Amino acid sequence: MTDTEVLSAPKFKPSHPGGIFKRQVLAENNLTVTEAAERLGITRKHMSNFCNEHVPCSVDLAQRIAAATGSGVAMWINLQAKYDTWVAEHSEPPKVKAIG
Amino acid sequence: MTDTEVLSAPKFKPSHPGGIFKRQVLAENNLTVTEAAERLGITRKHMSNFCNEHVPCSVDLAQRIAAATGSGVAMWINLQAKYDTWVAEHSEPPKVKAIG
DNA sequence: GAGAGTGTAACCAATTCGGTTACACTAAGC
DNA sequence: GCTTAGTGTAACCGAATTGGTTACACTCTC
Repeated sequence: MTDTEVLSAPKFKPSHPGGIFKRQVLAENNLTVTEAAERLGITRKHMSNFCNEHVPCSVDLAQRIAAATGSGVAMWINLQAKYDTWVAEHSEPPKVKAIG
Repeated sequence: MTDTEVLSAPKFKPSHPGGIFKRQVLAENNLTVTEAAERLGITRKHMSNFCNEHVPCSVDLAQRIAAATGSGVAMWINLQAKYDTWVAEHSEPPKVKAIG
């Protein structure tokens, strides 16, 4: 994945970081949700909610995933930022008065 | 600013989005904190805290700034992500068990 | 001195993050 | 069949955070 891919506004809704974690980390390492939760030091419930895309990837969670997998914190924070950006761009813009 | 600049982990602490907003938006448009707060539909206190880097740029705030200035939501979300990444990388890593 | 703009503290409501506990479901093993 | 591991998810809860309201003191500039 290139920098541009991470940053640009995609045409389709980008994957939730949880879905990516599930497919790329859990599946590749034959890890269960329960086992991954223990490794990261979070509850099974929270891991389940994350993998099923019900909760966002917090900075704390990004740090834990990065520390356990050796990937960069930036990757997970940026995935979440990309996701947030898409949601923001596809929601009702707030009422504001123009600047500039 | 290129994509790479936004994404890469900088050697020095990246600017807080509030500081950038203050310098790039307020200063350039000769706007007061009070006036900018009214335009964006937030309180003067919150705008002051943001400009003085005491509160992060929430997705909601990013949307408001983007809507008022015509800049992209992505810019502000990414600035905050970059800031968060730097802080995360320069803080104590959480205790986890390795995966993979 | 009067007024506008500012930083910030105290206080508060609503929301969110993450944990605990519990329940029902599935799939795999004996 | 029964048991066990793993799972999704609901109810509940505490701590933290977001953002607003009000108020006060400070610095400018007329």
